[in-house]
Amino acid sequence: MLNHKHDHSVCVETALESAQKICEERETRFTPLRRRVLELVWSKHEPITAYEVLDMLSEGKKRVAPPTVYRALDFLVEEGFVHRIESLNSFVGCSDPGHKHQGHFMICTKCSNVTEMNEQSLHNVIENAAMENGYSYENSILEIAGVCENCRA
Amino acid sequence: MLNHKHDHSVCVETALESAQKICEERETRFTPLRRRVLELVWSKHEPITAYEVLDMLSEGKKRVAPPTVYRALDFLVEEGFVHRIESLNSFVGCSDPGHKHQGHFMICTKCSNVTEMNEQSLHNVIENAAMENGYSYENSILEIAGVCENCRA
DNA sequence: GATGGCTTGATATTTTATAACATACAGGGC
DNA sequence: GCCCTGTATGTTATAAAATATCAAGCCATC
Repeated sequence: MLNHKHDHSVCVETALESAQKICEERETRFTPLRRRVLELVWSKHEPITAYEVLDMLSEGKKRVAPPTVYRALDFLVEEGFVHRIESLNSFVGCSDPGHKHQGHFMICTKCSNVTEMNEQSLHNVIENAAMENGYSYENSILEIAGVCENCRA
Repeated sequence: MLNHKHDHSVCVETALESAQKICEERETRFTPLRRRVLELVWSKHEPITAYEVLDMLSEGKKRVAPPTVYRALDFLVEEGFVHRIESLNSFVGCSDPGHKHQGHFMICTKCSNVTEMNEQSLHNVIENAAMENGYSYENSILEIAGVCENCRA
């Protein structure tokens, strides 16, 4: 974990509350299923796979089917509450929902923790690189693998 | 295609020759299978999936099995002759083999063409961002989606 | 309370990737 | 030449990730 000390339940609640609020503003539907999936994604800071979510979602009850999970994840990604980590086929809660942005991440190869970078300067450099190469910019993924501060200590 | 005019067979031959040469230097084995797979990856500029390679490899003969293709691709990626595009689960020939580097790409959402960026400055910015966030740098993927010059024309 | 649109359920299948074990083959030492 | 050893490839089976398709439920509005 990036930070062993923090009370992670606070992260989860904050994320759920702001998602709720944003959906009200946008008049999109934050259904119980979507809420629950977001909660599960946030249940750890590390990226979680769709099938891990599926397993957790199924605990106790009848097993849900993959499309149920994928559709909820699609919605959450679409709304910007969750990012997909391509290199891990996994999902992680967005640390800054509310304004649309790309996911630019660092991924610790020791502890699997991910850190989202919301630096505008980095975004600018990337968008600029696209322009210089004659491309219009739509979106981008940046996933940096390395070892985080904790794990190197 | 990024460039409709160029004679793509030259790209392929150049790629095969430099791979051959690099393998001799490194004393790694550029076997007929690996050579053939590299040729197939290079057969178009667009990213190609492992199963597309598999189908092409199987034409005329007994169908080869997935591990055959994946192992060859692993070797080619390892040697830096091919890059994997995470966001497309696909592979593309490296435009600058010979020195190890990350794949930083732009992907055209209209024609699927990809352009590899080998700019050191971009690499520096990314490596720097990692450091600033307390991560050691191991490697990175950058995949920018946009529309290429040709397609906007 | 019927209509229409979005959401979820359910079934099946496709696509992508790897595990595990067997066989072939190439080069070094005898 | 022949054996040994390590690497490469073949083969079978299965795992993991994602989607297509159609049915049923829910809910707001008329």
